[in-house]
Amino acid sequence: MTQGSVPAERGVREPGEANGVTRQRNEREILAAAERVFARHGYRGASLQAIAEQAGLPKSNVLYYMGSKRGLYVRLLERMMARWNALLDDISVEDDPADVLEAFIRSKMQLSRRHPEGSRLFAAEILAGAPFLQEYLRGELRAWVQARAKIFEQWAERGLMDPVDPVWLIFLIWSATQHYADFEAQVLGITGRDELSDADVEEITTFLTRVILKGCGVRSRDDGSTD
Amino acid sequence: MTQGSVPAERGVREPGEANGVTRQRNEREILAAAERVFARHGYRGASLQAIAEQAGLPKSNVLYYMGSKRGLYVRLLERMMARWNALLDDISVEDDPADVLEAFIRSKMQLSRRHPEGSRLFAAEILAGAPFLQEYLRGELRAWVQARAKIFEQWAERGLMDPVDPVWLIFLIWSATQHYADFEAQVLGITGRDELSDADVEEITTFLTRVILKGCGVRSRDDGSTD
DNA sequence: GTCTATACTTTGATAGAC
DNA sequence: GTCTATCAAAGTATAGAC
Repeated sequence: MTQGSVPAERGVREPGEANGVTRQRNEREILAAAERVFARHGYRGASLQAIAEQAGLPKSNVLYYMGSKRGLYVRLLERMMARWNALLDDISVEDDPADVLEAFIRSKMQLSRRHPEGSRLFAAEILAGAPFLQEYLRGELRAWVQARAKIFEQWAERGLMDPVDPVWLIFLIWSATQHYADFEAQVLGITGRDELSDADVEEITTFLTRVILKGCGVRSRDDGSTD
Repeated sequence: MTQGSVPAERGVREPGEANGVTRQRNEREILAAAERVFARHGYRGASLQAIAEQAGLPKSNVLYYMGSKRGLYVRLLERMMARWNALLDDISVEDDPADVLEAFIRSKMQLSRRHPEGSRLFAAEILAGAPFLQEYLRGELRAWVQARAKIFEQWAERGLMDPVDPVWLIFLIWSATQHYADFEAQVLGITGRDELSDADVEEITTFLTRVILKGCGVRSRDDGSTD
């Protein structure tokens, strides 16, 4: 009221009024709500109405903050790919196969555990034929898989594991770990649980690590050193 | 024209005109088109418009034949569950674990191979929180899993396989096999293929069988008898 | 900066012409 | 039996009040 006649330009924060903090909070709410809705119903099945309701905002606020439905969706996909890339650290032939594969399974499992909505969002995108992710799959991700595959093959040549097809092995690990996020409704229905506890997830991780490592002829450190 | 004045009632076939055969063909076309569209975009994301276009029929014909979008979707889900149930034959403790697990992996793989759209339809339903399949999951399917789990445990007690959690094992097999239908777009993008050949599928089946059986300490007949 | 009102398109579904 | 015309509701997006 006593600020004079200086017009508020965009970005200018007025004292006592909602400044950047409101925007940040609203954006966070919208992104979280949108991730849930897109994960459940896919790109086409999701409505801005449903997203706005879940975020506790009027419908047009979603568009005000995010520009368009398409832009919002792309932003969420990119956020998930960034999380994914964060754990795609490089490995070398000199590393221990048991260590690497266990870390691989564990980190992938934790990603699905921490971001189940993002995991399902990704799954829905792939189910739809990956219209927004074609490039990423055929480029970046393909190169990453080929690099790892090469190392698995070299391990096999050195007799550190069986000569299994490394690409099928990567797909096996991906599918087995994603399953608990993407098919959560099925897992809970069949096991009769309300949710998977941390202990459940730990148990599953151990199970998968043991079966897959043993199945590929990799002697895990635990088994090897405590015998 | 010379048939007299008898009005054509429903079900009555007039000579030379489209009789049941047209209906059958149209229904088949609609079901196939709908399976594709629902698989890609989920229940909400699918539009009757898109289904009609893929079936080569006007939009209202879809409703004429199928009654409602909901009814069409449920019918497709039930058809897929019927295919699924068809290969859920009973097993006994007396059976050979290697035989049973291999047949399990192989038949599940073939189901995904023969009905990829149905497999993705199912996946989309689960992603959406299984609104139409809750009952089936918590009832029929849960009972089936528990029965198999019991047998796996008895095999473990008899020393025929490692004492792994049988439910996690079933989920592992499901996820690993479903992956090639549900995540087809990812698999093709990463491998740089246009499609998976029969030979590819056979190779993957062999890979999964070897790794999972070995991983669970089941000695496969091949390995056992030819050593 | 935020929300209400509204423009315009597409949706599932129905009525009625042929 | 099949298709065109149409409905009310819901979709994305924008304009403008506050």
